[in-house]
Amino acid sequence: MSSRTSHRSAPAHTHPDDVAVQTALAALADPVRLRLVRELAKAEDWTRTCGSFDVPVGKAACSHHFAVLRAAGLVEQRDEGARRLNRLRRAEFDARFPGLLDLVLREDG
Amino acid sequence: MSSRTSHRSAPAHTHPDDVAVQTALAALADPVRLRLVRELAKAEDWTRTCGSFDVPVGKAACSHHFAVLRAAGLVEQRDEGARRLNRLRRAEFDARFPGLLDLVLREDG
DNA sequence: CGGAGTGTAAGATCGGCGTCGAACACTCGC
DNA sequence: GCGAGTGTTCGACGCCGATCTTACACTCCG
Repeated sequence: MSSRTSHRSAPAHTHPDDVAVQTALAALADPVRLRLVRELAKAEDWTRTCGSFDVPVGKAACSHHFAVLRAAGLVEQRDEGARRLNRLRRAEFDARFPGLLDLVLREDG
Repeated sequence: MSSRTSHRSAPAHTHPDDVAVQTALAALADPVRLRLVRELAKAEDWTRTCGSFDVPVGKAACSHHFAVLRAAGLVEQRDEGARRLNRLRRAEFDARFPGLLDLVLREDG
């Protein structure tokens, strides 16, 4: 058999090119998601797991927020063993919405 | 007394500089408001009245949306006689959130 | 195998926002 | 002054989204 590590269904991703502006704006308009994106931006790619973020919500809500970010083309997720690693889609998202990511990241440092 | 045309209380404006990113994003994340902003962008300053927009909502809701846009520093309003004229705060808003307005206006032409 | 860790899914709740209808305020023109 | 036109305010309603709790699935490790 494929000796790959995961039998889990890979999460459904949406490419930024297929995302409407409204969706992108709505995704970033939430305080929790904004924190996730900003914190994710400071980290190396594929280093942060879903539960490693300092947000004032339970893990279920956090999982939900990552699903929204995924659907907005903002993050990419990859399964590695029991953990699900994340990566901010900087270049792709910026190509689709030039300046938007810079804008939300530059705010408040 | 002051012989000015209006006894009406001038609407309270918020300068883009005093607006949080979240507020700006949330303001633009609504479909109706997005239409208002886009349509307003195509028009000359101080030419469009609140009720002259082709949006699928009643005038009460429309008035509400303009209040939100005002609070987000996106539009400026001025009373002229019985009508309330609008203007998109292009330069000021773009100075505060570089590229954001261009982004939402470039979409869909 | 069995337990610990991690993430998702389902169901329920709750608050907020968008909407409407009606009432009110103001301006203009007759 | 009176009516028409324009816009805001208020109360109520409905819906969507954010959250929690619980239960389940999967992986790693002892």
